Amino acid sequence: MTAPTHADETPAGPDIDDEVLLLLRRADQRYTTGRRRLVAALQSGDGPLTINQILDVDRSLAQSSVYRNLMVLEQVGAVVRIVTRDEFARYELAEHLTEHHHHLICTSCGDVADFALDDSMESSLDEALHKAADTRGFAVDAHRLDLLGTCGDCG
Amino acid sequence: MTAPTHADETPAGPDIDDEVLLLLRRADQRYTTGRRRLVAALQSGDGPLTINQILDVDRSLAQSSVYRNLMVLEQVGAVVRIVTRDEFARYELAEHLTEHHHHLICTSCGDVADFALDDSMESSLDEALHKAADTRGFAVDAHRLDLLGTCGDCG
DNA sequence: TCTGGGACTGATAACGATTCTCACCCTCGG
DNA sequence: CCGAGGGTGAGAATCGTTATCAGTCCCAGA
Repeated sequence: MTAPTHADETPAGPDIDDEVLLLLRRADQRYTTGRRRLVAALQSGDGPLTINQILDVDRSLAQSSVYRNLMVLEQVGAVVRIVTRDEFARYELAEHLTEHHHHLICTSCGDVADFALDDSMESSLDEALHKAADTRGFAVDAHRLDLLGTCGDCG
Repeated sequence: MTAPTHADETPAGPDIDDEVLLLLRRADQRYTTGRRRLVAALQSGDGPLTINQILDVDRSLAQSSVYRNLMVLEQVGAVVRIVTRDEFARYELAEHLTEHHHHLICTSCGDVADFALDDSMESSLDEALHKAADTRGFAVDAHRLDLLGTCGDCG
């Protein structure tokens, strides 16, 4: 269990829990124990998790429910689905619940970790992206930046 | 981008064809007509293509051969596999056969188009990425930058 | 508190993109 | 011209993901 920044005791962090609850309510959905467990599991890594990793973190979760609830949480905007190069989809809490960040994808073991650019770089990048997209008549919602390489464990 | 200069009779543009041939030879693989057709098909769009799009471009290709040959071409380094948000994998010619670029991914229709950042932005980004990765003990091979939003057709 | 209905769950079946299998073809060296 | 691999194509098999469905739980109203 590695809550990124704050060291706290509650399963999913009270702030995030509240946020998720709100998002679910807004869509007439309930925040059940299974969903709370799922959100807590997603927080336990320092990067996006695969279904199997989630099931591994919390054995009390049923596979079909995990798939279904991840779908719900994604529609609600609490969770983001990520596809890397390998065959498994990965999920993580949405950015507005955490912080803007990017991914370090290890092409050897397939693991994904988070990292962030410093603010000035991030904003000038953002500006450049919007400019580039505009000339193509493309309306940007978000950007996604991944680094491919080998992680410390594999290197 | 498509064959930049001369319009020729050969399916895939002589320069790229030669490059691919070399890559295949290096791995003791042949550059058969089916593979040439495949490479030509990949050049026909201005972005990565799905298997179905490829089959659509050239009806003479067999699905299983397309899958197999894309795998071969990927191992050889002539083709890159890309996974977006939707359920289909997409393939495009490797960067050293074309130019460094990024992707505009339409979250509405799922289509993918290419775009490039200007050089100064690209290199300062690259530098920032390496710096960020170094502090995590991560060795960067490449980066991948996608813009998510709606394309002109869907907007 | 009781009750009804709708949301949620979990086991299982179905789905579908991708991969594997295998018999046949084609190409290249001798 | 022949033989040995690599390539091909049609279909079967794989496996992550989705859909189904009966049973359970939770909330609102009586």
